[in-house]
Amino acid sequence: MADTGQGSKKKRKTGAPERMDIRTIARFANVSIATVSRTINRVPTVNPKIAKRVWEVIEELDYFPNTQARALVSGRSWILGLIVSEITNPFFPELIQGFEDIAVEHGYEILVSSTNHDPKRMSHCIRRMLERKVDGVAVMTFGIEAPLLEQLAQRKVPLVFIDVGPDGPGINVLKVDYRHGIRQGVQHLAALGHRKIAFLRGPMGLHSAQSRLDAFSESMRECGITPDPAWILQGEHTLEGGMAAMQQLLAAKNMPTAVMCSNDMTAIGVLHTMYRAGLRVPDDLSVIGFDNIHMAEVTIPPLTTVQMSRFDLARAAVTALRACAEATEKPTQKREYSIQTDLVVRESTGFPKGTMKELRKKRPAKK
Amino acid sequence: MADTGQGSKKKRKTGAPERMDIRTIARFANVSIATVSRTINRVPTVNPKIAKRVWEVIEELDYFPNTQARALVSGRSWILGLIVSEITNPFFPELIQGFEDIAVEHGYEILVSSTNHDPKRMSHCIRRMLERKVDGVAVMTFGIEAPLLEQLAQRKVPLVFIDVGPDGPGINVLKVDYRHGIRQGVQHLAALGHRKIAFLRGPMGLHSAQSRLDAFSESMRECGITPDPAWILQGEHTLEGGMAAMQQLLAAKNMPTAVMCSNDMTAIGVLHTMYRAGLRVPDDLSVIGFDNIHMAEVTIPPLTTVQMSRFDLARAAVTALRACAEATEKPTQKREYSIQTDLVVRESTGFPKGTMKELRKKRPAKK
DNA sequence: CTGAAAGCGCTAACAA
DNA sequence: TTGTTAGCGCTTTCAG
Repeated sequence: MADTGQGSKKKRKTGAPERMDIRTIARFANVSIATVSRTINRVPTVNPKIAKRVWEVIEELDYFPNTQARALVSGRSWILGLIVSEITNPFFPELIQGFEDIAVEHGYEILVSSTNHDPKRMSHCIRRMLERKVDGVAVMTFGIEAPLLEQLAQRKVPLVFIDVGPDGPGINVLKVDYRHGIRQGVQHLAALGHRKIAFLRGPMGLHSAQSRLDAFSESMRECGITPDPAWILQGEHTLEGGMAAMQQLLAAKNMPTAVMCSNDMTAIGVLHTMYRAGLRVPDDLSVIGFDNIHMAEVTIPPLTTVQMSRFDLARAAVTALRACAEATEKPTQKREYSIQTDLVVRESTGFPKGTMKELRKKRPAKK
Repeated sequence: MADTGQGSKKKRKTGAPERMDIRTIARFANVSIATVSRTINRVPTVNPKIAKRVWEVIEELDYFPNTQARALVSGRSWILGLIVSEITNPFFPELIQGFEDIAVEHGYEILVSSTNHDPKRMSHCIRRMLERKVDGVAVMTFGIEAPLLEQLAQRKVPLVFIDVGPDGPGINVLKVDYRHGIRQGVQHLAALGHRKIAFLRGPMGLHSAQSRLDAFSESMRECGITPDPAWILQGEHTLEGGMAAMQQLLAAKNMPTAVMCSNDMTAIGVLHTMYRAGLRVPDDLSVIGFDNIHMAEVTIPPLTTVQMSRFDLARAAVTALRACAEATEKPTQKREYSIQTDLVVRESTGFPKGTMKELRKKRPAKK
């Protein structure tokens, strides 16, 4: 009777814990729902004494606001989307972890999707994110098709890409300096005496794969070596791709003395194929990877690879997205985010076979 | 004027694409919003002709319903939570992938969180899921602390656990038959002539880790071998844990001839430590893993391991959650979900050193 | 079979 | 500084 008239739709047992909403808090704290809302949102004009009382009730009743309602009215979901190529490539979980940590730290939830390089899936992904009204999307696929991209851009969701992306308001691009790490890799190889260096590239059409290859070719020329097109093969960024490419190399008459891979998975595939062939790394072939996934420390032998910080990548992505999402009108001047790469030398690289054999480094038996 | 009276809050330029909501669709299709809603939700009583018209308008305008609003009123978010221990252990991404695929297939979005075995994180995770009003949570951590669990259970969210969990309505447990695969592993080892078999267990307190160890001990006894407590070490389910444990084993006077690991990461750590020590697998030590992650195919040597299907796990989890979430009142009789495990023999296992040397299998040089 | 209208829980004007 | 109130976009009785 004294009820405000809201439908007592369900049972209403005595003492039964009633619907936990902002109204309940308001009633218990003897204030209006507006005040509760303001308290929760830390609007500074709330009387501290009252705020304290409200917080106490909130604690007491273990209340938390309904995200859906909040999102509905405010237009912000506090969800950030993250699209990756393949969650099963260890590079990405490490990235996702960082992204989650940083996003959560700032009050966001994340929606992760793996496209497996399938445009259909990618499209579906984007659609799902749009439906969930994400406040921004990080497209960490190292490449994306133009049409899909438009699908996103047109809805004017803040976006962040790696390497390349269209220009526009709310669109950010994280520039990765592949050159630095890859050049170090090539120079490292050259310094050891390698001239016959193959490159196992990533998928065609992937922008980052192309960038890595370009960085390789250029670095080679810097070192006075002309890259041989016959030694540029498809590694597909997968274990299987690496194995297949290495088999091709093995089958050819002219073998390189070193191979650089577009990512660590490919390199691990190479290592395995060498093992299968009864050949030794680095004695018979030097191998360099790219990414420096955790596993690279324990491959046999441990992998020399180019490190790209997933944490930096994650942080830059979240930062960029937040900057857009939380921008107060002003189209903040676009910040440049740049990610460094660096060579990590382990034990999969050595002198080319037959040369300077006398100098060949003895590997210590124990760590 | 003829307007329904809704605030024309913002600009209203002629021809400017107006707010895309259910009302717009209703207007274009000349029906009420209720009819549009029914059409979208495929309520069978809608006149097919009208439905068709509505769908056309929807297509035309590329409309999709606002998930937040829908969730707010219906009380269902169509989001499933997935809590895993460590996303950086390759077992989990493979699981997540399956979970995502199956969930999306049924119209759900997923919220993944990685706890890193940290109870604080786990608690925070659960809180976040509750706040987002998930329709169910799959706790795939292979172990969980009781208090946290209550936090979830009390909110009566449908839950699914692995191995063990509290009893209650809406709480499901996926039973994994560790015994089968592990017994096969022990028998395989025993058949090769091993009697000195170590076990590298997972984290203390992790229920599944205990189950795996129990299965091991029991299988050993079945084979007439008494497991030696000195050979049961902590592998922690990590690369580093595996390496450390193996080093301990190496330092001890009495070496086992084989070691079973509680997961593949541990086994890979073992492989690496053996390599570091200049010892060979399986010649000097046989190694068996658990999980059969993709990478296990390309370790050096390829890992003999116990396979547990992440896909089955994922499917069972989603199925169980859906059954609860979509249950129409009736507390559906609890279904039993059971997951099989099986040994996959590769090349990390062989005859124990010194015995039956003459029989030692020649490994083919090529695949 | 269809439409009108009452909210879902919350935020944000606008008043007081 | 606080309260009142009008929606956010949708589902769902309840009439027609």
